[in-house]
Amino acid sequence: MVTSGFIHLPSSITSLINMYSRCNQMEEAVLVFRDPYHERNVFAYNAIIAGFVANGLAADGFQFYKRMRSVGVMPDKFTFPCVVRACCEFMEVRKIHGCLFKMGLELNVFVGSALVNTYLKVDGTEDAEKVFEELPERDVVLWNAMINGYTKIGHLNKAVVVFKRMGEEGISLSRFTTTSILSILTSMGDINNGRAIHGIVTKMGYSSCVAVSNALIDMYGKCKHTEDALMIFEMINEKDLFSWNSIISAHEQCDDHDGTLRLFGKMLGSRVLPDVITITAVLPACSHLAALMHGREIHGYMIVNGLGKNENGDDVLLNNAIMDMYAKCGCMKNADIIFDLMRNKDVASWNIMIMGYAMHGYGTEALDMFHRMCEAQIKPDVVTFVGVLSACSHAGFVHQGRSFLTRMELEFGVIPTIEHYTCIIDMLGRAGHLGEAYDLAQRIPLEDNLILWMALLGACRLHGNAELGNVVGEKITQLEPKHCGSGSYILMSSLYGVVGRYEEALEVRRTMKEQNVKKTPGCSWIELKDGLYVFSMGDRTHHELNALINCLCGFGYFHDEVMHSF
DNA sequence: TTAGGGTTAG
Repeated sequence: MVTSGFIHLPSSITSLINMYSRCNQMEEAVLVFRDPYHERNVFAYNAIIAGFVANGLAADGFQFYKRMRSVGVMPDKFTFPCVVRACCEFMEVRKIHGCLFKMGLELNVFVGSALVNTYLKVDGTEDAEKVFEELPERDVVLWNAMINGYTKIGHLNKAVVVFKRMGEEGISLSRFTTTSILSILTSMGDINNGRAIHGIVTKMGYSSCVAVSNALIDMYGKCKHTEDALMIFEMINEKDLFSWNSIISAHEQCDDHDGTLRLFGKMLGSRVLPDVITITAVLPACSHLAALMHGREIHGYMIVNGLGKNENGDDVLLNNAIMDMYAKCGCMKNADIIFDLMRNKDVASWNIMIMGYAMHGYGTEALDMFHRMCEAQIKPDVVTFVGVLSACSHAGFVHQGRSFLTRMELEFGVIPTIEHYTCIIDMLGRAGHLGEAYDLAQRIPLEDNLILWMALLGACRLHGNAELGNVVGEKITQLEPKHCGSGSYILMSSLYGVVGRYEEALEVRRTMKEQNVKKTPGCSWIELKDGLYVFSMGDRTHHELNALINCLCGFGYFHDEVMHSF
């Protein structure tokens, strides 16, 4: 570097190329490289190749390597690690590997790590293993390359074997090793070894590294230990996008939807901006809580920041998540607009629409969507038929429902699961075909399922059939004798009440008391400007409760049981 | 003067 008054300017062509590369200005870097007053020696070639590879333009980097060879500039041990990384086909790496042998560079550990990395990427596992075993000196980067390479191609067990061997050979772990192994243990759901790595990380002083903390948050989150995840998150000084996304996902994966939205709000107040991953993690929370206002805000954020598009056109996953949010919140109009605007749709996009219409009782629209899906040559899957059958159930399309149950296997090759049978039982039961529903429930060629029998018990209550209700209730007790939830007791007691058998209704309540079965209180919620309020039966905690009750009564907002409690 | 490795969704 030379000092020119008050700024420092790079003094050589390589320094200039490096500077432009680091600023992602490859066009400028090429201009410097082509400057006729400078010699294009091995240093200059190494710098330009490294620049392209580092900026994700491997093919361009490879072209410069070819030019280098054609003009007779000899590559050296600094050229090859980049060139090897730039290869994207097996035969290309093989060819370069051949050159390395000719030049006596095949045992260089830097080149070796790049070879291991690339061979594993291009389906050359055996070659990667051979390179690894034959290297006389194996440093921590090389071990990490092997572990990561195996992980990326899904060979998690092999990655763990390498990690164990690393310990046996006395290689000290780097922070890179710990993040990788944590990610592997997370995929395997191995919380015990994960905790052990957490201990090692703390001992080695890696806790201050944000990437290591993020990997720990992800592990604890995915293993449903949200409190541990939160503790690590709070300890990070400079939280980055990974930190926020990991902690938000951790809460959503544990169905803590309130927590998800609370953290998202905090994130908006930080200097880190949400991205597509944040949005896809937060939207299901809005769907579950029917928090339409938050969902709309997120949709707005997505539009303003152009997040709905990626290099392939529409970001299908994100658009599906937005559509699902609107559908679950009952806004089928908005879901439909997004659906129509999406140029790329997948089977999930169709399923979301069918499910949404079915959930809100629009049976005709759901089936119409199904027919459009078939016309568009999209193959329906297991989820599609849950939507279709649930549409038939909610709309009372008994004849069509029966027909779909047969057709789904014969015509579309989708074998009915317990969810499909539950829809059919529910449909027959609601429509009053209790005998047929019971016969079918007994004949189902799958393991007995509590929800299915509960659906039938619900139908018995609806139609006041205490005789069949008794039989079904007995079946439910057999299925879950000890852990019988409160739901079936409540249904049974309510059923006796409906048919005027009050003594038996009281008897069921007495049994519940004896067995200490508690009823989960009925609850409802309402979204106001300052947040989401959940009301349980008998709950009088909200500070503007009376005003709220007056306001909401007119809209029929509350669940019956909550209304009775006021 | 220059080189190789890590964490988040679905």
